[in-house]
Amino acid sequence: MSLDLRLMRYVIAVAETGGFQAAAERLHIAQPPLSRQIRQLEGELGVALFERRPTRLTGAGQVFVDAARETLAAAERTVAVTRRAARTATGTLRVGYGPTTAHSEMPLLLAALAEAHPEVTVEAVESWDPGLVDGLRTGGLDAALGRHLPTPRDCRALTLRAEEYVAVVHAGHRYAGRGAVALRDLRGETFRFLARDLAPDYHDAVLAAARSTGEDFAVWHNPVPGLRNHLGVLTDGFMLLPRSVAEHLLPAAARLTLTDPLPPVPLRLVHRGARDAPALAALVRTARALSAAEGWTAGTSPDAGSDA
Amino acid sequence: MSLDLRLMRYVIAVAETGGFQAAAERLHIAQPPLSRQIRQLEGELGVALFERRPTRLTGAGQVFVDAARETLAAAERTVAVTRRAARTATGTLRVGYGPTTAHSEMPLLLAALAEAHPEVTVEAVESWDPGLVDGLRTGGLDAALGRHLPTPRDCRALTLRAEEYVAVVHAGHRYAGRGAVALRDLRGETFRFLARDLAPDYHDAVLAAARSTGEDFAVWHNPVPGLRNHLGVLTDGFMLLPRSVAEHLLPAAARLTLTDPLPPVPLRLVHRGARDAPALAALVRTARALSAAEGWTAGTSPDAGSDA
DNA sequence: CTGGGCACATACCCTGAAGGTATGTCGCTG
DNA sequence: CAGCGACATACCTTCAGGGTATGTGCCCAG
Repeated sequence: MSLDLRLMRYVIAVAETGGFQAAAERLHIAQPPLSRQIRQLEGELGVALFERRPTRLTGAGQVFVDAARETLAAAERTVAVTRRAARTATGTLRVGYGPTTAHSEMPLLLAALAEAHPEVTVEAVESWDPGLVDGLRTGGLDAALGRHLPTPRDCRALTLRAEEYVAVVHAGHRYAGRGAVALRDLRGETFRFLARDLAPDYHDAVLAAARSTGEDFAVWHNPVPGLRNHLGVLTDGFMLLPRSVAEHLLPAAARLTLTDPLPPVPLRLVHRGARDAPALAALVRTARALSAAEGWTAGTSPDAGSDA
Repeated sequence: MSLDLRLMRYVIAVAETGGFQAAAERLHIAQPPLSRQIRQLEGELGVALFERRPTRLTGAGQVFVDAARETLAAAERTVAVTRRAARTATGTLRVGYGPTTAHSEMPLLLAALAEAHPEVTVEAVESWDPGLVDGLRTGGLDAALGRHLPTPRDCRALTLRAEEYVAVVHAGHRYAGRGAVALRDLRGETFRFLARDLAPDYHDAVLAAARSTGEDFAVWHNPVPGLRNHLGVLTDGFMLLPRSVAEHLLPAAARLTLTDPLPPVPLRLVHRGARDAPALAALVRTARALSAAEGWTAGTSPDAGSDA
């Protein structure tokens, strides 16, 4: 049996693009070899994966595609965990971080780690939340820093900070002079938000918090990626941001303290088990110390799944 | 990245055989290409998987091997579930069965199915329990018939029969004339049993049943595979077998009813969910009817995980 | 109904990666 | 320290996978 990862990618490409021609382009090969490979595979399996003219997945083809996706994921995991195993043996860490921490908490954490453990080398990787979660799951990352970052299976989490939301409006907004508002005052205004898929858990948590006051909002999701691009769009309407993010990244805008009692935004360090990984253990210890030194949390309860 | 299933198999072979030479033989290739391939892979990964002279897995190599095994399993699953999907669309079933059912229950079941549902085609596969379980898990089998057969995830089970054990001894044995014994009467005699890995659940269940009487036995595990080979070895000592198995397969030996109250041996039909698979549903219905008609069970409770 | 274009199939060629053979070198052992 | 076993190196060979040219069936416009 010569079933191969390459063939799986081919079938998936055809299924996703809906045609052999388009798939061949995506795969950077010509169409005839692609057709031939898939025909050959169908022959070996004794199963038709596609109907042709027009191109459509058969039932068995759908089953194949699902299973093949899992196989490819397992293959990626294989290289990721192997690289990670090699890294941790040499005291190198890969740490991911969300864009909102890039100019504040993440550099502080790296500086504190360099001071306390100069022997640890860190490779820092910026990514939106799904990328961070994926890295943690597959082993591409040893740890990740993010707000409302979920904790994948086999990982542990440590809350470094818990802060309040502020409403942020343009300096020319009618409320800009006020120091505080209630969410109900913002009724009817456009709630400007990141695209959900950049940070689904954060998105849902903020929206749930806002709606817990009983108000509902017309949410405008920014179709343009990039955090700075998003923050630059605040000419009308409002945003809800953790206070430190607003201070760091939107200093010119007006910050309005919320009178509504919203649950705070957790900043979490999510990391893989630190067994046999002294570098990772050092990072976690440093993060905990930093959190206490900065007074970010009331020195209280780490979350479920934390390392006690 | 050109990481490939073939390379994973290579690494696993070297890890398992403990050397490049031996691995090359097992893979039916020469040693130099194997060494080169693995060297190349290590280069692409940037990680040493083996120490050479002598050959030993590194830590990262061990991690790679584990992940690669999962990947290969996923790949096998891919072809198995695809084939199964194609089959079930055409009304063909693959049914596995254990050697002890080959001359009794399995043919009865197939005959009953052919009578009730001539449109269903069945491909029957004989295998020991781990093979049956694997087939069910990966999709290679739609159903399997066996004694003390465990129920893999996503499968359902139906108990067709529950029968008592008998002690079986050679016709010349000092107890051969007796109709019944207690297990304690057999103390000191060799308990002859199949190798555990042919049917781990069955093995453990029988042993647990025997030991539940308080007696312990010196268990002799047959190193030779094959059920007939095993049964032929009964010149001294004793075996514990389900009564029907003893009657069918060791008619010349003496069967001794046990006076100890042992839990009965279940004969189960384990099968995948029958959603969208009328042929499989037909098999299950036929099996249930057969079980009732033969009076194998008291018409009572199917097990947990059964289809009600 | 018909002609044209799009998309997949067929035919044939070509390149490179994987495998083979011959031989070198390291390291263990007696 | 000599000999052998096991992995590395060098070089050759083969064929699977990819490319180009072209055929063919299906759909749609007019």
